[in-house]
Amino acid sequence: MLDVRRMRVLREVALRGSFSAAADSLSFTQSAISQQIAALEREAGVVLVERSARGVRLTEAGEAVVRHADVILARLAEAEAELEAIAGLRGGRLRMAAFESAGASIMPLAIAAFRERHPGVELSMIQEEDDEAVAALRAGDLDLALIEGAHGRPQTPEGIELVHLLDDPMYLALPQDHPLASRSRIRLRDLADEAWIGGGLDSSCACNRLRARACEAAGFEPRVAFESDDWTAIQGLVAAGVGVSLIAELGTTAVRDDIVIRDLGNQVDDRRVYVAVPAGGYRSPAQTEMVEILQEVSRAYGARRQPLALAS
Amino acid sequence: MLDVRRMRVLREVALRGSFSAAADSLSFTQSAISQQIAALEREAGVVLVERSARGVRLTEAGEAVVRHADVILARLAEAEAELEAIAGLRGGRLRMAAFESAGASIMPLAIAAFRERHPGVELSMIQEEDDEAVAALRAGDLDLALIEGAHGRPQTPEGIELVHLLDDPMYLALPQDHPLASRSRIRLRDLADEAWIGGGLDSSCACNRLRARACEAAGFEPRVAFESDDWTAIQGLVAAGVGVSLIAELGTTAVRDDIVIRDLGNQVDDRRVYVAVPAGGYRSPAQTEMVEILQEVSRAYGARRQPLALAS
DNA sequence: AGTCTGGTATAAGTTCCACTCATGCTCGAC
DNA sequence: GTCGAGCATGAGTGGAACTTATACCAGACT
Repeated sequence: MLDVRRMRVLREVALRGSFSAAADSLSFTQSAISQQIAALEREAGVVLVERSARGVRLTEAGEAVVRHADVILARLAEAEAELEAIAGLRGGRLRMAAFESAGASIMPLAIAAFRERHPGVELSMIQEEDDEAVAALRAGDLDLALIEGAHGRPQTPEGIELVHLLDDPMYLALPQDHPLASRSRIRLRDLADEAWIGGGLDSSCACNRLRARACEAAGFEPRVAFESDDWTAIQGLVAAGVGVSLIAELGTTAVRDDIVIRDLGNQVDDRRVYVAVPAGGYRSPAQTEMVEILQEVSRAYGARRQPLALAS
Repeated sequence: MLDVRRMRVLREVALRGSFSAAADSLSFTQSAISQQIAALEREAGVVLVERSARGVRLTEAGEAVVRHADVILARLAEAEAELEAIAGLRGGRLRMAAFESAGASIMPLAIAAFRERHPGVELSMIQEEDDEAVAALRAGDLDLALIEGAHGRPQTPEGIELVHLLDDPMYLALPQDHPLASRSRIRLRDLADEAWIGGGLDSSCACNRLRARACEAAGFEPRVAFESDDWTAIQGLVAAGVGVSLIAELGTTAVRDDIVIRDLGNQVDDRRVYVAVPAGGYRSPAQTEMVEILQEVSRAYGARRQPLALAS
């Protein structure tokens, strides 16, 4: 097979018109050029250069090789440029996933910040709950995912690395005209007879485990009247009086007028939010940068958490 | 700059899924692969492969490199195929020139024979007289040319190599109703008072030098009444009674009905026909082959030279 | 938990390639 | 004829690349 380095030498010879001139231009000795061309001709099995006392001239075969060399070397330069773009965050892509409420809250902020700093990187995000996201990360179909977990135990999945972003407090959502809506402080056990809205225990959504744990601590088992994992649907169901629900703060980016949100204090554990990347030590520049930005955004998000906490 | 051999290794790694498998497939040791990839990553300045206990997976940068490697290696294979085609006379080109009468006689035969044997080679021919053809050969704009010379002296031009093809006898062309047309044997000196048609002495066409030499030997200086180097024009002028002319046998592929062609025996030297290629030892496969075929065709052409010689 | 297996990394040694240096050779120009 | 520009070639050296041997790591199986 033809050696590309030697093809480059031939190209320089063609350009300069002699071995000696090519040698000068490439900072080699004339001898090296002569040997390289001889070796290339051996590889090619054809004479590529017609030697004469006054420099050299390419044969038809030599011209063919140079023609291909031009294309190949250009492509090589392109490859290098692309690598440099990826390394310098001026190119490449980052495929992300987030669970619903994160996709509507901190992810848009992070994406905006990332795009501002590195407009060349192609960002994409899909909505995907924890289990699917983890599987996609493992399969290499995703580069980064936001996932949630119940308070306390990080329960890191196999082959995945988690970085904690923030603790997301769980609030109570009531219909506006609910008797407890006007109370200044609500005890969970007062809700023992209520119908609840949310996912089943087998749902991957951590909120359901948090609800179960909290109710158990309050001494009752909640009756789930309707199963849904979609915050906007849940708000609608609460407003319609189907039941009450726990709702994470990240899910309250838009709250309907006809429901009220109440803080339950430490009666319910926080949901924990993590960013997950494939384990294994290596992180792409884009991954590293996005984890960083997510941490920034999360800090800022936690810092301005006031209104609801006071409204409890 | 990225090393293409290493890119090929990376491609194999991507294809096989592990360093070990790639090593087997490329007949190297696993160690060599590991070192090559490490070196490639050093060149690239980016991690290209995510290592794990269960084989490896490419990073985004690695995938980019493989993408480029595919193109480059394909192009390399193309280059090799093209070289092989040129060497095997299944490709390439041959740019030729011939003087007028050769372009109408032996060249078409040679071209037909060449194309039959090597249909892949792109043949081209232009009409060009000796001096221009030699210059084009030297400049590399032509690969091969037919040129003519007066009898005897080969007068090889600088930087050109000549191969003799055939000796082309010169005949006399007379108007059909010329008094000498019916004579069985014509002596040149009987034509001392005729008007002659042909080129001047400064014309590159050898016929004119041959005419001058022959007439001088016959004891007179021919009066050139009209200058032309074009055989069909000359035939027309002879037919119209403007004068008489010498005409080479190669120029008699088509003879008008209203003129007669007569053999002058050894009163006029033969024109010599050569094939010329650039000197310097190297000849492309196509050049070598075409010289060979021209020799064949010329031999065959000389062998069937009978009709006019007998008609003298 | 221990071991086995399939994988990668790395140190050391060897072979081979590519380059330099020195020299010879060719051919065209003055 | 001599000179100069240019290519070829032999000898020697340094470095790259491959092999061998070994360490190491993680998952799978017992």
